[in-house]
Amino acid sequence: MALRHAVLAALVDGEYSGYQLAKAFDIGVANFWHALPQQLYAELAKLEREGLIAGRQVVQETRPNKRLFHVTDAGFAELEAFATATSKPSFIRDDLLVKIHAADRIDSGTLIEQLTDRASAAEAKTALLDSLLVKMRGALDEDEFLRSGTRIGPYLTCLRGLAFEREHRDWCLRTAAVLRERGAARTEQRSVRTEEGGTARAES
Amino acid sequence: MALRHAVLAALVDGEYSGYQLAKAFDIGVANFWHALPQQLYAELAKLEREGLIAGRQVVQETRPNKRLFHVTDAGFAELEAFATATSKPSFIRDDLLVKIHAADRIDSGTLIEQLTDRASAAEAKTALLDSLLVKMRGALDEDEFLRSGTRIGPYLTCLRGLAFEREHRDWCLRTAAVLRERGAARTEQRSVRTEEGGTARAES
DNA sequence: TCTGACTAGTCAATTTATTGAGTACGAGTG
DNA sequence: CACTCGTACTCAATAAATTGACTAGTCAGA
Repeated sequence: MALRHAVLAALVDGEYSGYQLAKAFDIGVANFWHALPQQLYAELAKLEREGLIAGRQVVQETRPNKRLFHVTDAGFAELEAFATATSKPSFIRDDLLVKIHAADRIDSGTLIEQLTDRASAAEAKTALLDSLLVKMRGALDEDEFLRSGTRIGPYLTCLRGLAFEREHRDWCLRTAAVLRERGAARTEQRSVRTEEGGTARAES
Repeated sequence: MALRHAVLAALVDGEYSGYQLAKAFDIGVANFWHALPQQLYAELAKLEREGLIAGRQVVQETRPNKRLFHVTDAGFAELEAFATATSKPSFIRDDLLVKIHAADRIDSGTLIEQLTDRASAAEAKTALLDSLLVKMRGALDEDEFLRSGTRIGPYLTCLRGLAFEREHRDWCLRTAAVLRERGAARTEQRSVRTEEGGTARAES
């Protein structure tokens, strides 16, 4: 039972429908959890059955109706209990890192391309998170907001996400540069050897 | 099929038994993937059935025998194919971040304690990764190693892990400080009110 | 000599996550 | 007037991860 608490924590901010939650899990909540819409709808249904959240129907004219959910007292109690329990360590999972681990056996071109793509994705995400932070703190500057603002929870997790994205971008760029340089070095070496003529042979 | 490639990538380094792999998934490989021993044994069996890895029995006197696995040509081909396919975006999952997101509704004491614990765990991990990096690059300095070393894959992913742990530690410490300060501010305010017309005055 | 930790695994049950497809309606674009 | 996009969900099948228990021998320390 893990997604359960991420959903509860997300709903602390206010009321959300399943659809809106799914969006939040793509942006803000993505800083610490990831889930697909199907999972969220299923979890919301479960949480409601157990009385940890409650929903209300909102009738809309121009769009499909929706159900907005909020955390009940039982839900807050559950969150408190969860907060007291020991956290299991965070973990990363990243296909690209898997590929880089095997970099010595994989074509550099592919890797460099993917690294630069990732770097720009991370860059875009930092911009998004930056604007999100500005919106959350309003007129106050960061220190002031953290001292006296209300609802600093989402702000703090966004700060974590921002740092993560920045680091990720930097690492991608540096790694791409390393691979590029090594590629260039090998090409140069090869051309030197072929120029030396005869049965030129590049090392593997 | 995801763990599959993480295992293949880990076995690129050399031969490992299931047991040794499990250890690697706790340290180096943990920088980009996480899995429990049971999962690894199951995945190794599957990979062997499919001919992507091959194992050989090693008889030991003083300990239980073990099976060491290595990647076959088919396995390397599979890795290449995987590297060419688009990576799904990385994601984080962290209970502690979930708790912090709901910080406004949760007792600060608990959170501060967990944040400081995490910070020291992260600190320990940075030390571990640092020594791992030194071991990998041997006599060379980092830039030199990345230019001319062999097997830079694991090195590069460790660099990512190191950056992650450092950031994590810094964020934990800062977040703990923020929560502590807010707690202090609230306590002060309360004591001013009870003392009635006291000396100090806490800001709004 | 008992205890607990380390090596090296296996088995089964359950919970979670992913993949893929489908419904329904309105608004805006070409 | 067809087409796609966005809102708001649902259902089912499969794959992957977690939990928990279990075997069995070695070695070091109390």
